[in-house]
Amino acid sequence: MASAARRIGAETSATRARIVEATVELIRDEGYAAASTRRVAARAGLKPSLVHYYFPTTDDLLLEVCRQGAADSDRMIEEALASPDPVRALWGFFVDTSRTAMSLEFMALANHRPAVREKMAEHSVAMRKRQVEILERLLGDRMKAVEGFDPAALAVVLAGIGRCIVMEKGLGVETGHEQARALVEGWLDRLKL
Amino acid sequence: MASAARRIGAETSATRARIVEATVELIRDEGYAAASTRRVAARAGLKPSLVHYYFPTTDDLLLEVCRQGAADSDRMIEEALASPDPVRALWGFFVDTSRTAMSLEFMALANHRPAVREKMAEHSVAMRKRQVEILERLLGDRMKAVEGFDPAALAVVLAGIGRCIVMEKGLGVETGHEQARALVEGWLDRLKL
Amino acid sequence: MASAARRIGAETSATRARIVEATVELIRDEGYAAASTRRVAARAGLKPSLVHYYFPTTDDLLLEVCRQGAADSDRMIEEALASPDPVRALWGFFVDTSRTAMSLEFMALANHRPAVREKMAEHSVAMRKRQVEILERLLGDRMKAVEGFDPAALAVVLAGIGRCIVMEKGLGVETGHEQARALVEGWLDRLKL
Amino acid sequence: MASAARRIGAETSATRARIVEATVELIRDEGYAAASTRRVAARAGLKPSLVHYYFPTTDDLLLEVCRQGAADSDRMIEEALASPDPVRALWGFFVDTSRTAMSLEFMALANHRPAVREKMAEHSVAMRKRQVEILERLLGDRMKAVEGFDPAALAVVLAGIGRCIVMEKGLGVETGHEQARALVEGWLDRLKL
DNA sequence: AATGAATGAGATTTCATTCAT
DNA sequence: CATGAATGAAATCTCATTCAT
Repeated sequence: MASAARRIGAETSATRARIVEATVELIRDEGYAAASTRRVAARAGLKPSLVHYYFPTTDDLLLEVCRQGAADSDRMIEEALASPDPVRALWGFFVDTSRTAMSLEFMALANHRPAVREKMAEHSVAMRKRQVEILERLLGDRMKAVEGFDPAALAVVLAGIGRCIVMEKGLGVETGHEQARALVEGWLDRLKL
Repeated sequence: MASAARRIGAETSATRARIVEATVELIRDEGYAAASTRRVAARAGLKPSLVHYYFPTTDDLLLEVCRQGAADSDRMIEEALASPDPVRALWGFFVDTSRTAMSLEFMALANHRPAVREKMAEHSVAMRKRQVEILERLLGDRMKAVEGFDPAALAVVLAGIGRCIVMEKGLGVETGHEQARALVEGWLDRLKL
Repeated sequence: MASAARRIGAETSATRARIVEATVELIRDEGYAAASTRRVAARAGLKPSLVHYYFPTTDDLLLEVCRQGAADSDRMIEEALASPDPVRALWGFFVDTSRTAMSLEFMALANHRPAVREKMAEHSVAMRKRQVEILERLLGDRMKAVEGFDPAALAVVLAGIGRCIVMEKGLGVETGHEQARALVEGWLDRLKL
Repeated sequence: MASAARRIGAETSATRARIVEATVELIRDEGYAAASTRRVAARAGLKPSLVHYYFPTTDDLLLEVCRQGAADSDRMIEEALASPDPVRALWGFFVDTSRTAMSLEFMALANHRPAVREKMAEHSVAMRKRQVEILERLLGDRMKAVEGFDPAALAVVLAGIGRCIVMEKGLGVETGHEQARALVEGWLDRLKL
């Protein structure tokens, strides 16, 4: 709404896309701290000033990456929720290493960038709400009956355990992961009937 | 005879302690990226060079903070596991905001600092093992009977859900937290009998 | 298409040239250790950051100076070898104080900078080869006949004695120089016939 | 004469010797620029302050190393000049890699340290004089007769060619060395008869 | 005889950003 | 649409030296 006037580089531009892509790669490979104007430019094979031409401030760039990441997540979640076994697909989404690692980077980044924090918070809430809404429709009262779960709790539980597994794996730690996965799979089995 | 020239600042030193303390505060308040020589020195009311006198490299400083944080965690976990209701106390440990937020900062930091990563990985494994060991002794077969849980899974589940709640709270997101907490409390109740 | 982002400062730039020139002066006057970003900038009347704009690393700057010095040497040697009395001109080249002093600085520098070492080594070999080649063509068998010399030996001898004289002169030592010069002049006389 | 009051650490001290030795090693291995208080202390397994205790300033330390190096050279030269084939032994001295490399380091250092420069100059003159003196006595007029050489010129020639060979070898360059060595050996053969 | 503490200076490098063209 | 030039700030680290004990 407000930002239309600020963005100088055309919305649709191969160069612009290349910059965003380079930023994503850098964050994925070396962490968000590596996403500096210079490094991004180098990775994209462009001059640093060109990055600033498209994204006047670093916040602008990071927000754009964040926005695209959020859109990707949304798309993946919709796909998951529309699949034959939505709950299991959701679980798959949360233990997807590359995507979740990226999302963790952005959570760390949110600590230092108010703009990113705001975007992340807003998106997290929306995502969670959407999940709860669908889970509610899909599973109804069956949940309580089976496990004492309810849709909201299930959403948090899957996200929490999934992220924990991914985060620790990134650290090289896997103790207890197998058992935790088995436990979750058990729940999913029972929820499916 | 003398091991000489290894660590320059004495282990026991008010100044040294002040530096570590200032670093912890900075990381807690502004994220690990704020832990620069200058900022730490300013916060501790010291000259930047003095920080380097005690901690020749930034890695040295961060590792020391990491080490102390790990020691604190160990102490808290032992306390929890020795309490009248160990499982609930463990859960309390995982949803303790300030401590877990700090631990998440270090996990993010681990991405950029191999030395920190190694320490974190090592400590995570040890911590998890210790928890599983105690949970096993405390709960025995009761677990399987009640919930299909087993000690290792329980340790991962509590850590994952706890961290998720703390992380999201830091972001200002609380959707579903109440329900998730209730769910966990329900498990803990049943495990206690 | 564009090779992009490699060298940031344009090849042709008054500022760039000024930086290189200032560096050469500093090294000539105070030794290579004086060639720090700050000093160079001060000498060139520029801000330190600008030096890093044109030469991202100190190696880049020193290599450029080294490269220009090598090019100068090449030019001078070609001139010498094309002169009416090439061998004597070559000898003149080796006892040219300012140039040889500079070259000695770079040899010292080569000890600490692999990049410089490589460049120096490469250039030394090429220079020596070129000299030998020309001396061979110019003097042919006359050498052996006269002195037991051969082109390669002559090149080393002239370089060695020349550098020794320049180096010691820089130290304020001149003992034996006159006699050594006379000896070399004698050789050159006999080689000329 | 003057310096007695300045030196605080005892002249005869294992620690003092260890410091000097560590400095020599550092210069030999990494160049004179590596000979900082800290590095020396680390190499010697001592605390930095102890280095300053024995050598109040860096100049004091470097001068001491320079002095010992000069004394070593003197001893070696005397040995050479007293040997059955003094001229050839002298030549051996000049192409001795480790010693000459060290001496070249000190010549580079002399550019930055007036105190070292003075000492080096003084010692160079004395050394050259001594060589000339002995060569004169040993070879007398035979020199002129044979090669047009004279003792002073011979001293410079051997030093220059020897140092050139060592310096270039340090750079990885050896083009023409063999021929130059053969040439010198030829001279030495003829001087011996 | 030795050492811990402290400090000011400076080296190297990276960064985000601005501006003029 | 794009870029070269420039800059101030800051991060990390090393150094020589002083001082009090």
